[in-house]
Amino acid sequence: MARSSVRPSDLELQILGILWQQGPLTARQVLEALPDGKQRAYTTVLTTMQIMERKGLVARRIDAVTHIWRPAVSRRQVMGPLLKGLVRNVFGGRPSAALQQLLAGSTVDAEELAEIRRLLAEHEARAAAKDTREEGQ
Amino acid sequence: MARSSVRPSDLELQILGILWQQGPLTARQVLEALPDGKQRAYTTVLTTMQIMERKGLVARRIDAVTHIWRPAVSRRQVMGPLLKGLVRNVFGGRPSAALQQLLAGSTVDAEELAEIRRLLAEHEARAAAKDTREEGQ
DNA sequence: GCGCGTCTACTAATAGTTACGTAGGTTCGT
DNA sequence: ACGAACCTACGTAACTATTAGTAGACGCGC
Repeated sequence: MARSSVRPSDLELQILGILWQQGPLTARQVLEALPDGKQRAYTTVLTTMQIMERKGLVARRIDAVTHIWRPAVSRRQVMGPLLKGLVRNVFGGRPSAALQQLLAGSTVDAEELAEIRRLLAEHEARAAAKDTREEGQ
Repeated sequence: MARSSVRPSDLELQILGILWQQGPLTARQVLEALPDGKQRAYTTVLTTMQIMERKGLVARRIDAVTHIWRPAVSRRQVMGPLLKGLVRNVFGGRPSAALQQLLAGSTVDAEELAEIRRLLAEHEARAAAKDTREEGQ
């Protein structure tokens, strides 16, 4: 069972990010995939993942000697509330302000832009459908 | 001078968020404006802000007895790298994936949607202008 | 001038995060 | 069977974040 309120720390978030993107991995593979380029001992990562297991953030399958780790919470489950909190606390409840920051800081190629437009249209369609339903009642 | 790399904690981010949105405030006003609804002692907030001052996150002007606090770093300065890091570590470098989460979690009214479209168009225009400049060389 | 309410400064306790060393087990080549 | 090279479990340590209590200063009303 997944926890209701989940607040991973920075390193924990990096580890979850790797597992979300690359699927089940060993602790060593996670260590090597850590994106911030910081030098760390193998045991640092292992210990952190053991703590994350206690918190219900990850789970493992034992494969002979080596253990294979996978996320135990979904990205939506974690990042949804996290981003929602940021929008509320830091951006005054205005997602557009967050998006502005997002666009300014990350590189957005044409493909990404197209995807963003698609998501926006989809979101608009859903909102319109909801309005219609409510009006109908 | 503002710090180069800034990593505020959760409560610190809430405090900065209030100061960014509402301008210079007293510690008590900040306490009352904290958005998460959690019960806290006045001194908790004051102590935290004193620590933030040491870190260069906020500054204060002394007005007789009461001190008036203001942010010492800009929202862009803090949230830019923070969101960039999230996009890179958690969303596989795809801002669209972050936006999807953003749209799903927060309420986006018509006005917000319009603003988002405007930002997107603006971003597109800037990218196009940049392309043109580079082609011209 | 005295007390009440408010303010700041300082101290401390607690819990969480990050870090890594050491011990002990397993596998594999020789 | 022995050692090298891997693995995990566990203990510990430093550091940070969060919390709040206590003490002392200030100003206002009476």
